Amino acid sequence: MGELINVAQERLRAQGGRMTIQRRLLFSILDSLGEHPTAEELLLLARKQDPDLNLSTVYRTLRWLEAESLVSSRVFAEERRQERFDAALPSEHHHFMCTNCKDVIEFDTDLFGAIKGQFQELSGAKVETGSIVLYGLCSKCRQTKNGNNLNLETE
Amino acid sequence: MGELINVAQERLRAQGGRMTIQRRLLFSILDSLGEHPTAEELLLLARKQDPDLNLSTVYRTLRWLEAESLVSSRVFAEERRQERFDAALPSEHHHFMCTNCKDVIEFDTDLFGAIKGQFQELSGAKVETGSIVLYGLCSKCRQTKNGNNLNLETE
DNA sequence: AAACTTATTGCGAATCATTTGCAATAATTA
DNA sequence: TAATTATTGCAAATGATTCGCAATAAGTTT
Ligand SMILES: [Mn+2]
Ligand SMILES: [Mn+2]
Ligand SMILES: [Zn+2]
Ligand SMILES: [Zn+2]
Repeated sequence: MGELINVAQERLRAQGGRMTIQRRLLFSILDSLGEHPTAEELLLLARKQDPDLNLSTVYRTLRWLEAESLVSSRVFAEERRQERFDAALPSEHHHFMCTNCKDVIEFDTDLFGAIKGQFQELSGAKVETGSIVLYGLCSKCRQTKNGNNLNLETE
Repeated sequence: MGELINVAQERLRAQGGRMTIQRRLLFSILDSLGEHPTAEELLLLARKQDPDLNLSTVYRTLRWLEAESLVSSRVFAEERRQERFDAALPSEHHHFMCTNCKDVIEFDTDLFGAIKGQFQELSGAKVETGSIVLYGLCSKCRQTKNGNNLNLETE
């Protein structure tokens, strides 16, 4: 934490950009938030401190961060097919999404390198990036034996 | 090949559905096509044989197949954030997309089970599905030493 | 084979997520 | 403090997918 804000500020300066109130706010939220918000969720969070913040600004800021490789985004298999943004500085990690409560859990694995290697061998391709996404029932939702919550997963 | 059409037809019948010209056409294209088309790409292919086919019908058919677990869909990291559909009967496999030519290559790995296992242990979650997506330069594009094609990947 | 029932289609309009143009505003620099 | 121009908020545009509905056609019954 505290990382993103500083790195971003440097880069901003380096390219003649300006550190606006909106950006500072968004940077700091992203930096401390351990989640994977959509643009709209981020907007809602940010509006608690800056009620006039606009969705366009959120998108513009996210896209800039993305171009700087300071956030990444992906589309999970949800009802609404919207991007979710990940503020983690490029530490490679993967994701699990609970199909019931939609919670996202991050995880790491040493086997990912092996998989990339395997595929490169076999195909002759050069793998640059990649990620794993798992779906299922998180431990919390497993205990709540598919009863009370909507969206029950039988089996 | 030939699989999807029959399975789909059975299911259709079983639920009082009708085997229309449009569906038969789409089923057969999906079945023989070894690719991962978007709804629109599929429409274009199908229109060669049925010029009046409508995009809505394509989507409706794809969604039905999806509900029947006869196709799956995912959003790759492309310019246009659109779903790509995979007709493969639920044989688990993973994907590589070339960032240069956008080609999708399928692959399988024995290590995926281990990863799921690892995560389940650690988190207490029950993993149901999941997939790996890799990005990089396919062997073809590697050879074309990032020169002629647009979208060059330096490094 | 014609009549009947109703699932499915094509079409246009709607919706959802994201982007863009532009005039007003604010961050930096001089 | 004034001057410069990057950035913002807003409204309209775009791209992908969905929806409502009247017309059509698949499967069924006569
Ligand atoms: Mn993450
Ligand atoms: Mn596939
Ligand atoms: Zn859960
Ligand atoms: Zn390629």
